[in-house]
Amino acid sequence: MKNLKSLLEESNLKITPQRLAILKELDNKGHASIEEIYETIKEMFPSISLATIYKNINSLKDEGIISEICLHQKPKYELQKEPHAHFICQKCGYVEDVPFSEIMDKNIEKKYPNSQKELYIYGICAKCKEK
Amino acid sequence: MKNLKSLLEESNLKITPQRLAILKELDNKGHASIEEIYETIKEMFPSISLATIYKNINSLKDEGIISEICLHQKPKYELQKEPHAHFICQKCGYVEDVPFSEIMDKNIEKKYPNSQKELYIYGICAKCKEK
DNA sequence: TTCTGTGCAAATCTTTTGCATGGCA
DNA sequence: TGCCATGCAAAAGATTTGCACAGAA
Repeated sequence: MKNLKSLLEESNLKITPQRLAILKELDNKGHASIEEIYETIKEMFPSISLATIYKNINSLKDEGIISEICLHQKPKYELQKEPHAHFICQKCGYVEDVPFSEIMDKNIEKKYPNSQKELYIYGICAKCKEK
Repeated sequence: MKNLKSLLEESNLKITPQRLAILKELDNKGHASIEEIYETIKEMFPSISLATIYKNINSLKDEGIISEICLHQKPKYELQKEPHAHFICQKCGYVEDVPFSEIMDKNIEKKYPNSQKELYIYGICAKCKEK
């Protein structure tokens, strides 16, 4: 498992159990919403507050430790990784990372140098197609 | 100018001054948020309600007359057009449509057939670069 | 010990809903 | 005339803020 603690050590944020729990949740699930993070962490930290989740998500975002994506207008969060696209299943909601190299035209970097790209692909995943 | 009225005539929605005003605003600006639409239309219809904007935006979206995009987590709306990408200037907020044909890898359709794509490119526009 | 983080409650948006009235077809 | 649309106010949701206390360094 990735060393989540070191992500905080290298930042301006202190290491707290709540922050580690958020990072662990994102590492496990890959992508999660505020509400999903809250519900999961509440099982281990029954006293945790929604406000704490919000504050930490914002701090972690500001430090560049996590990043925010927008799936059908709903914000979700993931650990910061190489730039990549997202495939979203319209039936089950499954989200998959897709490397930009596999799908992005090579010319786009010439046309829009130093730009930050977000690509969402909405379709039906393999599992749902079987059914 | 495009015949905005006919968009409503061909739908299940009745023609009202408020709806025409919303479509006209989107046709003028290209892209606008609920708040922007509200502020502009209020100048002509001081009695218009925010709730009316919300309700109509939802109806127009359901009818496929307009579509919703997500710019830095803020929802904006545009008249329904050919699928295209969006370039967003990070300095001035300017939004430009970019045809998919210019930038999307041709293989993406093979890999994800019948999928709906959303591509956002965040950068600095020509005008802001000059400064 | 100092200063940041947490948790609670309240405040602030944002969006939706219910209902009486108004207006399009 | 019969519905659908509008506008208002209230409700519901989502996110932020203030403050006192707790906990990391």
